[in-house]
Amino acid sequence: MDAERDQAERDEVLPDLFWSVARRLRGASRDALAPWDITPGSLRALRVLSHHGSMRLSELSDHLQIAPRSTTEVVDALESRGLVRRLPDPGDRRATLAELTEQGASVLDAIRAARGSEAERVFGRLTEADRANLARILAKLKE
Amino acid sequence: MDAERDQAERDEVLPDLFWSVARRLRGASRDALAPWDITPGSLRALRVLSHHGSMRLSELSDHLQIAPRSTTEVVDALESRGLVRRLPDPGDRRATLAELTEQGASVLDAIRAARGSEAERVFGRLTEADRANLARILAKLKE
DNA sequence: TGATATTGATGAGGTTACCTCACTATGAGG
DNA sequence: CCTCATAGTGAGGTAACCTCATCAATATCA
Repeated sequence: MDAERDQAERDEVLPDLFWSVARRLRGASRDALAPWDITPGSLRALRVLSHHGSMRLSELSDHLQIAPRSTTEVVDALESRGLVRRLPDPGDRRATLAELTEQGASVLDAIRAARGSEAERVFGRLTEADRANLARILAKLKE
Repeated sequence: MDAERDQAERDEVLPDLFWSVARRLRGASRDALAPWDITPGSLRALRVLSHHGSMRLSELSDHLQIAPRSTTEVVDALESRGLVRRLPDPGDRRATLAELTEQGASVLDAIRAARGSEAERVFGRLTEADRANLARILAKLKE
């Protein structure tokens, strides 16, 4: 019965722990990104574009798991900073492609190279084994 | 050298995974809490009050790790729903205590009892061992 | 024992990162 | 060609935070 109560308590505590770490992670990432004036969400978009190449905004929405309208805003922000450009989709005149600019690619590289960054600062305190473990468990949670 | 690249990649991917799970967790918790019309943040406040007893708003801020001004809003929301009441601090007339009402306590119990809830739905897919592991790792990250 | 600084809560107003809904232009299928 | 679906975006909204200014009450110490 104690084991049952312990499990119930851990279930209650897990989300708390998770959010606590999320808060810290958000802070770390904001700090790391500050010099480039880029938000975490925009960075995610840059990385998707870098990894998968140019794509329609709708496709980018799917990758970022946000509403299409919100993707418009993310791309607006990146375009105004010259990190991404919009191109007409040659195959469908309704659609717009988002493409990383040269500047976008080099800013992304710079961010990646900055090793005092997000992942380093927050996840760096874990052992290699724990990092692998965490990645595995999170992947399961993500389904 | 491949191991090095693998690690760099995992470091890049970990935050992504983390946010992906955070998004899912936020959704699950919103759904689970909807019947009670309570936000995740408010629930956290209820739990702090239940666990530690009545306290000043400033003290509650510390527990929730949000600005004092934001705590005022959380308590406003809970008070308007009759789940918390404000009392003058007998020892310091500047201060206000937040106290769980009977209704607040019973709503909290109801939420806790709802086993199709947040933790269950999201973390339930993990094995017991993985849950313990995750809790341990998150605790480390929290520092 | 005042004068001064500090503290607890809150009003006013801002920000961020999302959202939905309605609209336009374009494309696809009967 | 007529209808319906789809891609992007304008308009406007929301949740959960924030800072700064203010006011009352308390603490400090010359």
